Amino acid sequence: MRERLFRTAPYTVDAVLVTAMGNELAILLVRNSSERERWSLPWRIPQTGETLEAAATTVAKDALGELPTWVEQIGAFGDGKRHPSETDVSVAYLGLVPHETAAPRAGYAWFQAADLRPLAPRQRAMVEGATKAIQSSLDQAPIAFRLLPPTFTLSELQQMYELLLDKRLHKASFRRALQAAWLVEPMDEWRSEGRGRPAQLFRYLPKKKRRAHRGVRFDFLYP
Amino acid sequence: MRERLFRTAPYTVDAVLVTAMGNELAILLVRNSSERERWSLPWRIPQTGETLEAAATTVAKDALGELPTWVEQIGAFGDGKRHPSETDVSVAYLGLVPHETAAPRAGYAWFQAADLRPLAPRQRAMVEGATKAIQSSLDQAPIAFRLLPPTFTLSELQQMYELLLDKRLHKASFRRALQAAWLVEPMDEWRSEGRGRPAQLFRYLPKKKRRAHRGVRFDFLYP
DNA sequence: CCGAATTAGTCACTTTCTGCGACTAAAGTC
DNA sequence: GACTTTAGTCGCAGAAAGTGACTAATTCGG
Repeated sequence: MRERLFRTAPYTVDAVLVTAMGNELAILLVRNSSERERWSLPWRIPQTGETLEAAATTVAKDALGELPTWVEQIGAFGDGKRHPSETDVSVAYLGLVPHETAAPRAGYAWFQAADLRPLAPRQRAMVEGATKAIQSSLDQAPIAFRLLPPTFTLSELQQMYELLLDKRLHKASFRRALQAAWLVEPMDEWRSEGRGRPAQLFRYLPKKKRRAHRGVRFDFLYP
Repeated sequence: MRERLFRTAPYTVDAVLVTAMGNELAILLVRNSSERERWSLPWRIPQTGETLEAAATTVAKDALGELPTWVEQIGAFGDGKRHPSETDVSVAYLGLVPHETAAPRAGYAWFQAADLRPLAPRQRAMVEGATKAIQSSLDQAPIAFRLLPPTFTLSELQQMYELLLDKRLHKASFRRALQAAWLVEPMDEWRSEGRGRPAQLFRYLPKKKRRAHRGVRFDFLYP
């Protein structure tokens, strides 16, 4: 391969940092330094030797001061769409952050998915990719737990699932499935949240591979 | 952002082309032009203006003379692992090809997944990513159909699923699930394959979004 | 102090889905 | 024509999921 010189930086790493705010998902944006009314996803050009994932966590740390509880690559985006940087391609990462620990630094702010600021086309595609990734790996990975504090009530957990699935769930069925999966462990603590009966606190209980050995489901989404 | 010059090409696009050969999946490799005993995944540095996916389909067309029936991005790979190119990052694409139409050009050959040639670390990671992608989107996307010719018998379809899932399926259950999903359409043709009763031919019947409205399943794989 | 309201947690019933064996059907083989 | 081989279906038993109604523990407003 002949060596050439390239004018643009090789690529950027962009982070779609997601938290649950109120009853919606929210995404972290950073205010553009030149045009003050423009916002964008936080991004960075990796240093030489820096891995992609390390670049993504650095972006997150610069924005929030904390590491996300879950980091996952969404993919590479390019295809001619505009980006704040001049690069052809950006690698997008999804980062999950529990809302309690997610105080944005100056210049950064959470925007609920419904009233997001206009983004450059490539970053818009990344946000869509991130929400799709959340939906599709929701029952493959402990997404919901990574958006909650380490201990939580089952009602909180159910609300989180309802938010992520955008669907109401039946309490008894939800708990039955939860029990069958051995996913949570009860603590010896209860929390009284104003009105009704106090709720027991639980924590996520990571488990050894218990592969669900089911038949085919054919839950196709695409044409 | 200050403009700089970069010594390496921005990135490569690599293709993991997969077909079903005999009772196993096979992956297409290309013989290295300098070291004749080395093989690698086919790859390419995109031209300016060429989209990532276009680069991937071009790689496939150069290798097989035909377009894959399914193309899907797996992700960006880098993280310091070695690659035939000198780039820091490669974007990997999965391409599915029915075995009937998949005659490799000179220099290319199919290798069953079991006896794959040794690959550069980054490409090895891509192959793993591809097999994971196949497994995980098997009931989200018509993967199996894209590895079969346009018309097929239900036994062939079942065998394809058994190959992909690496698990035996029960005939009646398989067909019941298939029927419930309205995924295939019977043709007015039968095919006699030597011995037993002739089998009816079917074709894939893409459907309008019939979202599976199920509850949560918690089929977690990870710890 | 008591009853209504509120939230947590469980139970039991019904419906649906799945695993599976056994059956019928249509070909080839000897 | 009996036997083998592959295709395709039926129907039951047990498991899983959907659902409403129930009990439990607390606050609030009198």
